[in-house]
Amino acid sequence: MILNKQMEDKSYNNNTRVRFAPSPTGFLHIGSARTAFFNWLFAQKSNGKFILRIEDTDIARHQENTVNLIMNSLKWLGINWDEGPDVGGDYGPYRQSMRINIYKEYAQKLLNEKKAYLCFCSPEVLKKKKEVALKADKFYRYDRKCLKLSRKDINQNLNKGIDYVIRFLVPDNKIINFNDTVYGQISIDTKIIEDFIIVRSNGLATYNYSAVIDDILMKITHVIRGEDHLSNTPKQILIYNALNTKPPSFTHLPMILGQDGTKLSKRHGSISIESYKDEGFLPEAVLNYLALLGWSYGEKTTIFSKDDLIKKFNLNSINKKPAKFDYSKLLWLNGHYIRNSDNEILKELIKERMLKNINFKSDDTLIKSTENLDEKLDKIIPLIKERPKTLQECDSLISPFFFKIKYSTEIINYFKNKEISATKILNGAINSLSGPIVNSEDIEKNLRLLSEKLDVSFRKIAELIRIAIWASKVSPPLFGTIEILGKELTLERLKNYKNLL
RNA sequence: GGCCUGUUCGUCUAGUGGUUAGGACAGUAGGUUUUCAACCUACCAACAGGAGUUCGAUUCUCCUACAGGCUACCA
Repeated sequence: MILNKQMEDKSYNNNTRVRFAPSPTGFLHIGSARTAFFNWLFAQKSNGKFILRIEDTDIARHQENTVNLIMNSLKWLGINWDEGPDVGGDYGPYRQSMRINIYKEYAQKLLNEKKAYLCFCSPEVLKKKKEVALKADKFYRYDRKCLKLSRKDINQNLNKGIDYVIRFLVPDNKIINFNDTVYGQISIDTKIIEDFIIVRSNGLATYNYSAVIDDILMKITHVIRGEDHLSNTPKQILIYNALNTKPPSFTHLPMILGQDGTKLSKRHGSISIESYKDEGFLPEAVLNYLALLGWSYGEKTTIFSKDDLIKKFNLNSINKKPAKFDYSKLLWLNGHYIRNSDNEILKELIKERMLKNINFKSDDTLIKSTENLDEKLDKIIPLIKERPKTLQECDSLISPFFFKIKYSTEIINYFKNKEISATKILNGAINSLSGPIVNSEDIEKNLRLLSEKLDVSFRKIAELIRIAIWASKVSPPLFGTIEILGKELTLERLKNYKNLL
């Protein structure tokens, strides 16, 4: 075991270069975030470089603003890159749309070496051939019609201006072997791989080709990506071979699925990192949860800080089984991280959300005093921090301190048919809270006295006061709440509620 | 259709040729408590199925089933 670890540590060296290569078709997907994170962790652990590359070869699908969206989400998670479109680096540019000529150059090289050829077959014709084959339950693969074209035919076609693509010539009768860190030894016979297109008729490279060119030129040593790319790997290895370069090490990560076992998508709930941020998740919790999907350490550890993960993370202990995304475990983890957050940090996060969501100047449901927001939050946060699972829940736990409360009909009628005399208790409470009160201990003492005096259980009294001052059956600890609310506001709410009865 | 990959409690996972198959989340019950949480205790709950190898298989092999991926001028 120890020996293993040492051997493995040897393979880490600071020449390690990994990359995260998202396609900017939308926000940062939770599954992509894990891929990015595992790459990042491996780079940190190896003292290597983490590269961000934008795979925007498909102009039709890519949207410019999503590049920033993705970068912002990565930054929010604390996943920083050593080289990338914004920070540059020695192997740029880091956007495929800016590397078109590079792909062309290498395609020409392959063409010259007869490792690739021009194909003039139209997509319509090919589609038809494919349909026919599939209908007959036959295996389909491109028939290499254009490989047989003579120089003369080719020139004629070119002169006529017929659209063409460049296809990679897949060698016959070869077995591609590679060793995946997670899935082990994989062998594929080239007879099932067709001569795939590497440059489209519009001159742009396709994924399986451009990714390899970039990985070669960017000196990527370890490719860590989703399991959906496992089947693409043999094709890519073919290109490494054709260019006489050594393929990197491959690690494919098991997929993240929705609760029903299908691909994680919008109907399963939030899938973008952005929405987790908005819902009030902490990046630490999200990363911790993501790390637990497909990877584990030892037998009993679940909570990992980022530093822990850098120390303990290990590609060899990634498992093969696809994982279903469990929102409730993430919630639990987030609650854990909120509870254990530093109060100052929590305050800043909460403040940021408050300031973003409300307009203090014009909101007329606001209670006058927000000028000493910091001071108030300093008191409120220790009172509530054990409760919320998200920052969003913090917002609502805190809001009655700052906003006017509204009694629902359920709350107004709550004591209607109960045997206690709400009015009497409220009067008593108003009375006993009107005296000199310093802190929550005094408040509790006075209310316990009231309980004795009226011969009503303390629980009942607390319930009634809670409902009166919070318009809810649930509140932060009552006495602390009253203390922070202040005598004036507390009495006002008690009276208001009494008048509604 | 072809090829690749996978299958341990509901979920994430640990683990082994002989274990009462361990932990965490969720769930249930109880305790604590001014409510809700938090916290503590207990409970619930799994080796997909079938052959084979073996004294013995959850563990090794094969088959089946199911699931996922690839099979695009998407990435």
